[in-house]
Amino acid sequence: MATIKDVAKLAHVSVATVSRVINSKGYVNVLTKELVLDAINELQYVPNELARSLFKKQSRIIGIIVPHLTSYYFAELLEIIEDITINFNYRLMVCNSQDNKERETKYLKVFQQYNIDGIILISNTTRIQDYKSLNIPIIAIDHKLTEDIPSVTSNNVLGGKLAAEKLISVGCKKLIHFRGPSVLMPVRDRTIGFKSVLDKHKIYNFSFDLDFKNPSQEDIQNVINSNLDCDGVFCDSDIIALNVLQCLKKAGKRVPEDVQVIGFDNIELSRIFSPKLTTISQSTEKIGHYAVETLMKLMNGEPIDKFHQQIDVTLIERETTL
Amino acid sequence: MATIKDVAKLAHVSVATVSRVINSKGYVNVLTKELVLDAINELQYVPNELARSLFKKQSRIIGIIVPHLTSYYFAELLEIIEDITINFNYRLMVCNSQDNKERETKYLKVFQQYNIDGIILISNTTRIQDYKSLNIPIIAIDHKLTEDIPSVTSNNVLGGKLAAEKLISVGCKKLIHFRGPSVLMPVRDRTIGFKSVLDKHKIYNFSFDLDFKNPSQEDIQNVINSNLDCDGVFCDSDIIALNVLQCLKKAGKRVPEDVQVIGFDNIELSRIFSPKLTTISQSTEKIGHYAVETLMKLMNGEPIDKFHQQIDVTLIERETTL
DNA sequence: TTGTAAGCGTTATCAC
DNA sequence: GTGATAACGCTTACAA
Repeated sequence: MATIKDVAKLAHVSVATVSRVINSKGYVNVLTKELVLDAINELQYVPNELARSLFKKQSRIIGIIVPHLTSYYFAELLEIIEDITINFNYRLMVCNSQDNKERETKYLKVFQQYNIDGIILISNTTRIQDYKSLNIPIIAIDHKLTEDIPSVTSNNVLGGKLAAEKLISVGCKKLIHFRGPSVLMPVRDRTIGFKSVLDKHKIYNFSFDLDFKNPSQEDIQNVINSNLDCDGVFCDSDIIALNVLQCLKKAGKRVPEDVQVIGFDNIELSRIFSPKLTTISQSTEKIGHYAVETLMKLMNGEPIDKFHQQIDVTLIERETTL
Repeated sequence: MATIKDVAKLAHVSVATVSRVINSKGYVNVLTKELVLDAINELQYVPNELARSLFKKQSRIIGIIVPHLTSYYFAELLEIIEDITINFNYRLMVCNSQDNKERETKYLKVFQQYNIDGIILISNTTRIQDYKSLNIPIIAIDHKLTEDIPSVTSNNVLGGKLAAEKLISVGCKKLIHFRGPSVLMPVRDRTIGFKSVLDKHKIYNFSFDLDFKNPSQEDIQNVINSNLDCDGVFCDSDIIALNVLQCLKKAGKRVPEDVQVIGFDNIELSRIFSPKLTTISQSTEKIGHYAVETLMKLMNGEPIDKFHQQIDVTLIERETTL
């Protein structure tokens, strides 16, 4: 691997000059520049980012903590974020926390070791102090951790409201909300939105907690079987909704004639199955963009306009509602 | 951020001594060790991996190139690989190539800049020379690139055979193979295995190419509608199979009574839907383990036992076959 | 058993 | 415009 010294030698200039041309910084004669460029080309020289980082105390690496990789929503988010960061000429160090605090803490140390420039955090961590003491810019996704850690989330309250309004508009009278773990803020917000509309209309409804990763089909079946007069279901994820659809079928219910169903996320799969799923779409695209761009501002010491951004969600009407 | 100098000062020793204790290398008195450890603790010192890497010319970072993150199979693979690498005290720099050569090349340069120690490559790249000239250990997954780049793949020929044998054993007479893009080696191997068994038994069959990421449901429907006497289908992914199931339903076919279906991958979803999918299971677990462990050997200059490892697949019989 | 100092590949300051 | 050179934080001969 050629170093800056090799280039300098070949071009008959000093390393300082080479550094100037590779960084387009400071004065350098056009002719010498040519010389240097030629040498760089000949040696296939690539600057060592490690050395550069050591000096600059920043690594152009962004650390990202995700709860899971196999959940479509997170995978999509990661895909978008990776795309944007590489375009900003930053790279991603990925930590799959598996929803496990120890793993998070372990990676926090790693982030420190590598002089990570910024952190994108998808976690409902309680160890906020650990993060803050790192003194690295952070943007949280899906969770409003504290007042002073910027965050971006979908407007989950709106999501709940949209679902409730739709279900009311098509005449539902008894509703079930199959939600995620109610310890999670997005889940709580959706519940708030959903309930607020329904309570206003005095429509019976209740929420049932499920695991996002592995919703128990047995639990769902039980709830459905003991609420056979239910005519509308709101689910906190499309995966849950797909499970619900199966259980409804087993219970002899037709969708959307007997029971109407709304999911959340708008994953690819929701379009494959018939009946195609009506769902609340989160814009991973917008969330990802906002997260990265805000983090860039934070890293550059620029002010940010809003500490807690909400991204609107939309109702995608398909075949599981009338 | 405290540095090694700060620790040395506080412990009243030299940086060399501190270095020795943090690396457990060379002689150091138990008492001085205590002193140093205390200082480290007090200052919350974390060694700067960038500086260390610069000296050692290795970064404890592994680069991984994946075609997509939103495909369940790749997500699962990545999840496993991330878990193993962090246990080996290595971190992952993730490149989502989006099946795009330019992106791969871009990341190759990044890998170089960061003194990446090894590369896990999931790509059917043709630019093998670019990789080789990097002089970084590589392990390829799913693709046998050249004789001298180690690889690990599922035994795809076996997968095709198992599917064919099962379908024959339940009496199928006319088969369709909805496969992935036939430019991919795994796809070609599955076809070879599948056809070899069927041709021996003189059973009619043909293959139809689909995109893995977005299989056209329209194409599938057309193929099915013009082959209504088909009684068995082998799909190169569970996602394709799930699509096929939908099309079969639309065509008025019952599964498994009229048509039997076998998928590939054994993704979580294949268990959710009824009828539950019979499928060929790839062990992402074993593939991931083999890949990382082999890469470790390569990085340590150890010999590896086998250049092209095949991991057996198994038939998981569920409800879409008799 | 411990310390000194050179060196890893850069960047930036300061002379010239 | 250009070139020495110190510095970034660490490891490792080598000397003591």
